[in-house]
Amino acid sequence: MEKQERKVSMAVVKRLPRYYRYLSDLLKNDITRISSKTLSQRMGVTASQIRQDLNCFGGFGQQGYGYNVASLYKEIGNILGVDKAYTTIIIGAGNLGMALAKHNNFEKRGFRLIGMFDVKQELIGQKMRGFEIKHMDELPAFMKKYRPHIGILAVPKEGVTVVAQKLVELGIKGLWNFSYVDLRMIGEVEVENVHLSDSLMTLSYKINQK
Amino acid sequence: MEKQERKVSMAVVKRLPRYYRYLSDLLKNDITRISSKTLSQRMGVTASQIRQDLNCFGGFGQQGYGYNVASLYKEIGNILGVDKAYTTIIIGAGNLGMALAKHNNFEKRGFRLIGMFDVKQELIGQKMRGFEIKHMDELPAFMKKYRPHIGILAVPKEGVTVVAQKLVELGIKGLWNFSYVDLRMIGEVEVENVHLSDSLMTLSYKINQK
DNA sequence: TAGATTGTTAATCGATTAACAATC
DNA sequence: TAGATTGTTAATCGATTAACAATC
Repeated sequence: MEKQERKVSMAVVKRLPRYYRYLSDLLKNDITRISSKTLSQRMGVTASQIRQDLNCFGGFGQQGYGYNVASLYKEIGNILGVDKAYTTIIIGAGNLGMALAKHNNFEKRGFRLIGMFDVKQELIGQKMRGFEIKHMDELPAFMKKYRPHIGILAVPKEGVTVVAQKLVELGIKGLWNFSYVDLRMIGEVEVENVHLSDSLMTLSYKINQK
Repeated sequence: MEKQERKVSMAVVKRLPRYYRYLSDLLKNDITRISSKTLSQRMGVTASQIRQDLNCFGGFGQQGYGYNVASLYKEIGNILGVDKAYTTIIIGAGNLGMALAKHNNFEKRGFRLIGMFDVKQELIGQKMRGFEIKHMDELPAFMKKYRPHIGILAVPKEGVTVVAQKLVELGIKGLWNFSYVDLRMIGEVEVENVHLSDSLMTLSYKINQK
């Protein structure tokens, strides 16, 4: 896990979750070792790329043998911070917010939802995964008490900048933004924008060009 | 709109929806013309990149003037296929499927949801945007009658390959896949995979590396 | 030991940025 | 016309792939 003198490029980082997923599948199928070549065939990438990518973080393999699936899985998990058990809160209990809350894939990947906030009175108090949806007014006290790491933004785009700013002031570490605006925060917070419409339009482009 | 002898790279294509969005904002603010330089500052990219990107599709600008916002917006929309009014169906009426169905941003971008399918009896017949959720058994007849362009896959990953295969056989043009599996279809269909967990883990990485 | 496969350096390819002549 | 800004070519930068010595 040691290494990484120079900054790892985002192109590499964005491939890590995919490796993690494939290793998880291998593990489920009781495969204990894998070579970069075999994995490359499964994933549809080059073996060279896999070795290059992994070597950004350390020499996880063994010459003549390949990689031990279980330990590589664990290493990548550590790099991604899965072991950190990051806690999340969702801002916005609309359709998307609710769907994200009920989705349990994230819990499986080590992220724990501990709070959900909205401003609509009819939503406040509603039960969700063992806690109640709270009003935004309670956010500061909640943040102080539980110090969640990640804020999931599922609010209309009009409100997102203000909410994001508030969360940053209250010490959030990362923002996962689903609002249709490019959040570009300054300072200590990390941001990942998810623009579903962009993805749909990319698909549309591909269909349209045929 | 003419041009494009050689294949446009995916890096460029994936930036088009973002241009489209910024142009939409400019339009709303009654800005009629914009130079690549001004736009580049707004978007946080280089002016050079904007000009290069747009010139993959044609010369939309005018020397000494810049770009006309309304017409560039329209051109990019055409390239993306917004004018085609592609129709969609959602497979899987779980939390995510429901949230996507109720989300109206996609309609705004020119995509019209015309059907929703599941296998769970308790969901069948439920009203959604003016139509009823149907059983998967009715899919072939529906496809034959309405010829939807895009299938939105919001089913558990175990079932997704079979469903995708069926949709392809029935003539779907594109698949927007939310299941946590890399769909790689052969043949005529275009696929766009959305892996929310991957995105969350990328955010986690960034937080973890600080 | 011989065979396999890594880690890593070097070569290639593609994408981004810079520069500038063309032109509105 | 002079100034602005494009479209496009050339230069740079970064990412991917190939090659191979190191080594299990």
